[in-house]
Amino acid sequence: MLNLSRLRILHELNRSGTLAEVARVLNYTPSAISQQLSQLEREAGVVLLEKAGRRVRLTDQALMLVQHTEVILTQLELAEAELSVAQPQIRGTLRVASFQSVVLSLAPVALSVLAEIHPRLEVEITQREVAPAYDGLLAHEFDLIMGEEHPGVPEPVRAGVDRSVFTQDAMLLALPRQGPLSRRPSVLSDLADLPWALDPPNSTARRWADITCREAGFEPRVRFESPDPSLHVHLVRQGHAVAFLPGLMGSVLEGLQLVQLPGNPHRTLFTAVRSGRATHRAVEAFRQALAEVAQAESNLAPPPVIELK
Amino acid sequence: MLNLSRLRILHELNRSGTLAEVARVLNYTPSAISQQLSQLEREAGVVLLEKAGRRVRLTDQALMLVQHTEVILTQLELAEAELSVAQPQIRGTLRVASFQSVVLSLAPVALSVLAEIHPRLEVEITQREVAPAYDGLLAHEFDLIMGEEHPGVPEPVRAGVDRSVFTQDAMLLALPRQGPLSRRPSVLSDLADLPWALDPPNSTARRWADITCREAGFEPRVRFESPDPSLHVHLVRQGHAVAFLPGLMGSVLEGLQLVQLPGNPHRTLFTAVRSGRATHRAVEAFRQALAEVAQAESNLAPPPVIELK
DNA sequence: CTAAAACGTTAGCTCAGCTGATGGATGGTC
DNA sequence: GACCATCCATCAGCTGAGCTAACGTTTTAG
Repeated sequence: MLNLSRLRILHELNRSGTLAEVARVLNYTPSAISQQLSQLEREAGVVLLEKAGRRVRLTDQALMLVQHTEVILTQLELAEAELSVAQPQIRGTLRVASFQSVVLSLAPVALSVLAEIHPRLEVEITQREVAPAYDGLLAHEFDLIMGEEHPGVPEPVRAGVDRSVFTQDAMLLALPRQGPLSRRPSVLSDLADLPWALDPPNSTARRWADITCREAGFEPRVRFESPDPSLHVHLVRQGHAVAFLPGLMGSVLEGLQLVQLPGNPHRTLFTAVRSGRATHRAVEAFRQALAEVAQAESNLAPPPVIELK
Repeated sequence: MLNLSRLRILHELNRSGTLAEVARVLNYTPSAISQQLSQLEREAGVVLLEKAGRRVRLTDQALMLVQHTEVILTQLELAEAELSVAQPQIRGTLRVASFQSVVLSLAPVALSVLAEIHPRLEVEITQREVAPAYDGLLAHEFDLIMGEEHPGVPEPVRAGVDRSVFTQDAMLLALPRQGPLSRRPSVLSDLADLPWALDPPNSTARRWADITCREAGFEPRVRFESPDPSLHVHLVRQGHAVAFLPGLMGSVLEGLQLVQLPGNPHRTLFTAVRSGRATHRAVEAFRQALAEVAQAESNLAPPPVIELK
């Protein structure tokens, strides 16, 4: 009978591409991975790996095994989810990946709420941007990840993943209160000549920002590029740039001039789990806590004074 | 993540009923089984077993896990079957259970044929009657089992099992050539007063024998009761009884008076595997060899001289 | 009431599978 | 085209998961 933990290694190799990467993700040394795969190959009786330069390529038979392994792992997670329903209290460890703005705002509050209701549930938060978080989710590195989607920039939905939106978060324009960048714009193009703090290219946030400016009739002049929204906040506050910032950052935005964008665009915040886990009580509890906290937070947020046309 | 080998133990416990029996089937000591189940219970976080007298009872959660395990084990066997198609030659070990008459006749010939074509395939034959063979099949003790079905006594088809008929085998009446039991009957009831060698009650062969005699208008007088057809042959040859014997026994029947029964009834011989294994090349090869040997054998068999009405 | 059978626990051993070191092959960089 | 980082394979050696054996307790059959 084939050994499941070896099959899991093969499964992960199919995603990662190199033994070294598999070892990193599964917390082993490359040597252990290599030995386990050799053993699997011996047991299977067919060639599973072929050298391809300094990497390895999975053969058709190996890919077939990966398919079957996928089914088996999902079935195991279904069993675990069903078990969790029968457990007297929610317990265990939930490994979560989140991008920065949520780690800064909602995540810690949600954790406090959860700790109150479910003292036996441990939550571990790792900061990771959306794309690598997805990889980690499929590699079983995380149990749940956070994602964001901006208007006009849809995230592709991946197979075997259960997505659930927990809030809509207003995207605002932030300007300094003082200094040469301080203005009261009436349309967005009033800011066409100002320096911006924006996310790095290829991020969904940046693509949305580019589209938004382009629709207003200008290309933003990028002075600062960083995926870190708290850095953006700092730069705006110091009068070095203007920026798009999510309303969810809440009190961190105090002291900034906040402006509502035309059409009041929102980013969509969602959580994602492997589909087998969707009914796991720990997952359900975390999702609910997050939704509650997001609701409370958006009720608190002071509305921006200025509205753009 | 739940451990598959522990789940397999739980799965087998659901069939066997006692830890001791599981240990016997899986070739462990009861202590090992007990320890593994405790460990599984700890990992699952719910109660899986309850004491019920000196046995144990599976809880609802345990039964749920057994269901999931069933799916996983089938998926693994599907993977193995698919692998076997890619293997350059058929290899490995096929564990087979068969009832006596086939072990005496077809099985050894089929083994020789197989050994010729597939030198790397090892076949292990265990003698076991149909009902316990089915148990062993589901317990993964065997990969393939033989079964028989007599006219009017259908075997219930079990779930998750793939059945395939490999031959129809004529049921004959056997009498001694000499002695007081030697006769030339024209109808079956001519033998109503003779002593019989029959299978034990509750066996499908015996039920068929009872029905057959009853239709001929008499209850057989049972002098010898044994599941062993070669014993029946011996008893007939020595003039101690008459018996129903399968034509497949071939040359072993020489020296007996063989009589064709009215309507020329046949028993159906079939093989059965767990459904995931049905397309495994070793299974296919064995089934084909068996069908070929059965074909050859039935061509060889001398037809009985006398026919009953 | 005794014997047999079943489950549980503990102590101790064994081997599967891990780490770490070494070496050869490959591909990007200057 | 030389250099160096990176990747995979192999080997020696160690460690802990999981096994056996022995013993105790509970339950059922006769």
